[in-house]
Order: sequence, then structure tokens, then C-alpha cells
Amino acid sequence: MPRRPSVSPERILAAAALEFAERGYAGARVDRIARRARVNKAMLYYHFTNKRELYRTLLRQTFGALAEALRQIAAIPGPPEERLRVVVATIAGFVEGHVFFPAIMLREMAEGGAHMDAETLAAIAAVPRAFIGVLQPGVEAGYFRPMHPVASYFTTVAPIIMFVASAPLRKQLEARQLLPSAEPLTPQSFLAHLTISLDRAFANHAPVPRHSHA
Amino acid sequence: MPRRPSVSPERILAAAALEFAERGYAGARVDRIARRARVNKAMLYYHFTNKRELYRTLLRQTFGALAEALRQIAAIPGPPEERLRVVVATIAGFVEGHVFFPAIMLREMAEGGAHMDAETLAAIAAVPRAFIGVLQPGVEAGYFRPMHPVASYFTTVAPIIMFVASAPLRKQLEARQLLPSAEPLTPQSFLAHLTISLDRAFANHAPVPRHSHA
DNA sequence: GTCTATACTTCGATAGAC
DNA sequence: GTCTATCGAAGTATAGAC
Repeated sequence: MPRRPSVSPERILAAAALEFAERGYAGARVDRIARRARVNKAMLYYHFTNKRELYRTLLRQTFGALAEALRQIAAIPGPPEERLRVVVATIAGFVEGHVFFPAIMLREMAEGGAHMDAETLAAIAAVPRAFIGVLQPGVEAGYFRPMHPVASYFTTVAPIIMFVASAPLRKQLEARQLLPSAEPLTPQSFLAHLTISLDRAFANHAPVPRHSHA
Repeated sequence: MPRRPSVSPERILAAAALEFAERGYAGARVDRIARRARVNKAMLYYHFTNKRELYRTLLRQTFGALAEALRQIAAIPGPPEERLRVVVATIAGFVEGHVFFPAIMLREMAEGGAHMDAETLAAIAAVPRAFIGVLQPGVEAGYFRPMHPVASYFTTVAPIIMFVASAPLRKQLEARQLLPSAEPLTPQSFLAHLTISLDRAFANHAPVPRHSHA
């Protein structure tokens, strides 16, 4: 994923991603996106019609890519616990390659789906759907305890997204020594903590049911 | 906490809370805040100088109140596991009384501390500090497994905030049947899920150390 | 403390030449 | 496809009467 794509629409999308992540939809400036992409503003409108369409395109593309990455995990062989670990690693890896994503995801939840059309909503929904597609078989097979799929989604995804998205704010707090932590928490050790936590949180301690006698 | 305080500054703050939560700092309109508070726009500037000061005041007040609520948990007697449950319930209760809070918290993390001064940063930092003040003694006493305090903070708080904040978006997805969930997940059952999850995730399975032999 | 009217600025979007 | 110039709307903030 090159940081400076040579084709205009891609460069514009890359610049838009950073701008929307940093400032939000309302705070983003079309002028600034064009400048960051080193294209003329009229060029931007030529390719994307308006600010809203540019934003929607970015959302569709980004959430779609994450959903696709998660869907591929379902095919991985091995115990459900292992796939859960891969889910966490996959989201973390996606975020590493799309640094703008956590902020945009937080903002979209706060906005409650404003400036979105049906297609964009579907792309967003594809992420929890893919997650649930990977995790739920493990619940049904009795490896994980009975859980509402949406609950397992938020318990897993929220910490990753919020931890990564809050990095700039945490950095500010640490610089002013407003956090009591001895050593700053690295992404690696946070992911290790989360993986262990989810392993324990989701494990089914009851005997694995063979067939339902209902 | 009355929804329609009779004094102007309070009414303005209440209106600002909703507006900033729904639209974010850049998307919020001073005109709209004034209208929602049923005060003249000039009145708003008379009390709060400008939009930025109004926003900062809101943040200080809100994060300060949550931190205060969390600090009081440290005094509650009983095992650390019980205090962890109280922490979850306290945050959930706070959110219930401050419906605007989750969206604002998500937006602030995404913004990375823009438009904040030292005092506001300190108020925000007070929340994790208070959380850690409640949880960390349980770690040191060996009731919880060794964890970086900031990691435990995000593992606990992120799911609550993101679940509640995402309610409007989830509602949209459910209305279009884009989520595979049989029944929609209620806040109550989500909190039950999270409480059990954290209980297991944080529990120390190793024997409780008496005194360090270091 | 409260209100009306308005100054000043910024921003999204387009016209129209090349 | 690309660029310059600019329009019109919307927004923050204030002046100044009461």
C-alpha cells in the first residue's frame, strides 16, 4: 500500500483519509485535501463530485477492505481460540497499514451514520458480519461460552480501536505526566494483554456439548 | 440532573453537550446551541466568550464528574472483583445520566486533544487515573493478574463507551437488516456480558502472593 | 443581562479557458 | 484532464441600543 499513489483518485483518497481522520467530516477542508494530494481542487471535484461522495467512497473502500480481511480468517483451520487470536492480529495489522482508520471509525460511531447512503452502511455492517462469521461457529461448537455475537464484537474490537486511536491524546497526557503509568504501554504489549483477556473471557468452562438434546 | 435547567449558563451547557455530541466540535453550530438552549446567541457569548471556551468548559465539567464518581469507588469495602463490577456499573450509570458523553469521548480521542488547554487535559486524564486508583490495588494484592494499568483501563472502558455510542448506528443497521443478530442486544445484557468477561479476563489464577520474597 | 443587526471570514462548489 | 478565478452560502463573533 504505497503512501504516495501516482494516480490522482488514489492520491486524493489517501489524502482524504488523513484529513477526515484528523478533523472529522465537518472539520475536513476540501482545499486541504487537494493540497495534501498535490492536485488542483477542481481536479478533486472532477473525480469525486463533492465532499460527501469523497467521504463515502473512502468509507466504503476502507471498511470493505477490513471486512474482506476478516472473512478470510473463517477458512483458516485450527481451533476457534486460534482464530480469535488471528482476528485480533488481523485487525491490528489492518490498522497498522491504515493508520487513519481508528479515528475514522470512532468518528463514524459518534456521528451515528450521518452523511451515509445504503451502500456505505452495508460496507460498514460487513465488518461486524465478518467478525461474527468467524467467531460464532466457535460458540455453537461450545468452544466459546454462549454470547450475543454483537457483544463479542464490541468486547474485541472496541479496545483495539480505542487504544490505537487514543495514541495522540495519550502522548499529550504522558508529556504532561498526567498519567500514572510507569512505562508507556506499547501496542505490542497491549495486544498481548487483550489476546489473553479475550481467551479467558470467551472460553467455555462448561463441558462441550456434543449434540443438542432439545 | 434536570434536562432543562432554568439558569442560562446551565441551559447553554446542556444544549452544547447535545450539539457537540451529535456534530462534533467543527460540526457544532453556535446558532443551533443558542436555539436549543432558548437563549440569544449574544447571551451565549456573554457567558462563554467563544465556542472553544464553551467546549472546554463542557469537557472539564463532564470528565471531572465521571472521575469524581470513580474516585468514590476506592472507598467501598469488599473484594477487588466486586469493585471492578461497581466500576462498570458506575460508568454505565454515568452514561445513562449523560447520554451525550460517549459520543464526545469518542470524538475527543479521534481529535487527539485539539482545542484543549492544560486544565481540560488534566480533567480528561483524571478519568483513567481514578480508574487505575480503584483497580491497581487489586493487582498489587494479587487478586487480579499483573496488568499494565492503562491496558486494563481500555479493556474495560472501550467496550462500554463504544457500545453505547454506537447505538444510533446499530439502529440504522438493524432497520436495514444488515446485522445478523437474532435479537437486538440490550444495554443490560451487554453489561452483563462485559462484567463476566472482565471478571475472567482479569482474575489471577496463580496463587495469591502473601509477601514479596524479592 | 438581553436583543437586533451586521461585519468579517471561511468554505464548498463552479464557470470557463486551455 | 487540468487550472485560475470567483461566486454565494454559511458561520463565528461583535457593536451598540436597551
